[in-house]
Amino acid sequence: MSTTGAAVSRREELLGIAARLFATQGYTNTTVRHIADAAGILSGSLYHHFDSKESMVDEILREFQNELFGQYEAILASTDDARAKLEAAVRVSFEAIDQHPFEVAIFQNDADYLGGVERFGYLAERNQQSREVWVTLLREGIASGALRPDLDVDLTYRFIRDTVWVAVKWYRPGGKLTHTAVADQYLTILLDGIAHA
Amino acid sequence: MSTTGAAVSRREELLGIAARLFATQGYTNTTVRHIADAAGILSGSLYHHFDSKESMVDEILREFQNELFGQYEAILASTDDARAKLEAAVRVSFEAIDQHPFEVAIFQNDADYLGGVERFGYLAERNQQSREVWVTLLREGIASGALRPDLDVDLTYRFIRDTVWVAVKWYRPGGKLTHTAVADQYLTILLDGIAHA
DNA sequence: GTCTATAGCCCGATAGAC
DNA sequence: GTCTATCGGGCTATAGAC
Repeated sequence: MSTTGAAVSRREELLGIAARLFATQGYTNTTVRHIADAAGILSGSLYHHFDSKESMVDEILREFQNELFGQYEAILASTDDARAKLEAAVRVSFEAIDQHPFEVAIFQNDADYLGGVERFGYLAERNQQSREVWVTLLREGIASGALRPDLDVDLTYRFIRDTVWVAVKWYRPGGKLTHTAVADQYLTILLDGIAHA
Repeated sequence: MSTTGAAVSRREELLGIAARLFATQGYTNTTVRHIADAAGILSGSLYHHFDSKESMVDEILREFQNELFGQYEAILASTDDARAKLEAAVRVSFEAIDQHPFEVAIFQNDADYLGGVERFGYLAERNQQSREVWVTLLREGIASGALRPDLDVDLTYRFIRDTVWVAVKWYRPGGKLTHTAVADQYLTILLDGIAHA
């Protein structure tokens, strides 16, 4: 099986193993020996594929964030009405939890720690970008009359952000509850609260 | 100044320093040397006051949880109507974030890890107890007609739990926003969503 | 691409002096 | 109650054989 075959490359396979361990045990709690053990090799052999443990989590987070923010930008640029855009952003987020649960969990649990390391400065930028996406959607919603005019935009932004992403702690891909069903239920609670009466 | 004087005991002082570091840097990322440095002593000296690092976090979490669940039980036992009880539980939770932000943060960030250690088995019990508190309040609310009858109780429980506790990530005691103001705003969003129309 | 072997450092915890 | 000194071990990362 060549490296360009149907199977993912060894590099990606190792990144997948690392992502699972980082997500379930935390970045600092996961040692390179844990990763190597799970891959069936010795820890030193990992350094044939990656510079460092930091490089591994860097690659994992960067790819995921690029994909996610591409989706947010597409929603912002669409011609849907304000409420549809807000709903779409919520649905895209739950979809991300479904399809990339490890990456979301790592970001939720370890972004604070990693943000203190220089090479991960982009995490703070992404955080700010995320705030702009949601605040823009909320302001559009208020301006269009779809959302209550007395909303505290900043508090509501944090409410939505936290509510959506924290679901990664209990949502299990492939379980009885689909990510679209979760999004439906969350939107019902959320919008009957913030939608104009 | 004796150990029974107005000032807190050295033991409590050290626990406070440890709680702050555990909360802001994570339990495993915080070393006994960090704690000792912050206290102005050497790491070995900590073991005059505590058996181990585990004992420190154990004492921190146990005290806090005993206090918090005492408050929940009082609310459950009260004669207020269902909606008032639900509101009271939310307010008590935000008050806990205000008055014990480190303890809440440690529980939120490190309970999963600590739960795997035998002596912290009570954390899982508290988790189950918390679920029972909220589910009871939600069922009472539905039965009394205060809440929408079509609510998914389990999903709504997770929604409330996550929404309330995750605020510890951004709420700052002593800041412009008081914990009662945050509770007001959260209850407005939450109840206009789940209260019967 | 993996293994053998190890460097250099930090970890939690201990024993005994003061 | 704190310090001095240290043990045994786990950590990330490296060098070179195969």
